[in-house]
Amino acid sequence: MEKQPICDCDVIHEDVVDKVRENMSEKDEYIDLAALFKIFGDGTRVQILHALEQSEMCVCDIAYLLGLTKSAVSHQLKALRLSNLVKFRREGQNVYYSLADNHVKTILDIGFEHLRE
Amino acid sequence: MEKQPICDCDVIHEDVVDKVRENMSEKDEYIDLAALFKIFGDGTRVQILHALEQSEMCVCDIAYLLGLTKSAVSHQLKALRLSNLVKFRREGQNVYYSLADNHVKTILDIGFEHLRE
DNA sequence: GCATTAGTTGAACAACTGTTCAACTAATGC
DNA sequence: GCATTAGTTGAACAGTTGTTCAACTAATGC
Repeated sequence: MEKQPICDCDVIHEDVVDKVRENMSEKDEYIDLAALFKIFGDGTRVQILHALEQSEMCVCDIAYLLGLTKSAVSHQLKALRLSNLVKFRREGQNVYYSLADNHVKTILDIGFEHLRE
Repeated sequence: MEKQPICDCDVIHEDVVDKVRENMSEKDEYIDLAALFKIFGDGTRVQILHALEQSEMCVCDIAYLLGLTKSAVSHQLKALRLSNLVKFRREGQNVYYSLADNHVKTILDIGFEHLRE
């Protein structure tokens, strides 16, 4: 692993930093991780996810529940789909969305727990 | 709880929606939750958090480790502080940061796990 | 006191994000 | 076939966000 660019300070705990550096992952992994959490970083999307925790719903249901347009909901569902957080099935004219796995619930729960402290 | 504004569709599964609505929290709670995850939604911040998982470090250490300026790091640490994700102690000229609690590690771990699937 | 270094902070600017709007596709029923 | 409704999508625009820069505070050592 090559040296990082110079920061604007002189004294550092080089031994500590080197040790930490060994256990750091590639920068891209952190960017991917951040991209995942970015999805949870929007009020509309966490509402959708929390709603889907209780029942699968079609786009109209979600739009009605949250007081949004189908378009706005669909855009957000697309983001959730691309991050593999929701799955869907078409039934006639309706497309039913549900949570992809239980990571979603776990993450939301821990988040709520942190806020309650 | 008052009715939501009208969405742009006719047919909805009102029984399902009403049942889901009963178990939804206040909108503000979702906004707070989203604000928390927004903090995890940046590559620099998750790098800082993951680094602090291994050892407390001063601002310069982190800046050197990640190849950033003290200013950039300090701004991000402020965001992390305001969300109660990190704590700090001053020792002379240095300010040492560390994780506030183990929610941080748990959240990062589940995030990594989701990505690996 | 002064000089130096660690760290913070506000403003500014570029990059990104979420909703709206309009146009579109997909399925149903006539 | 056509009309209707569910859902998707791209462009546009306002609002937000992260880094940089410059100015600042805090602690140390002389």
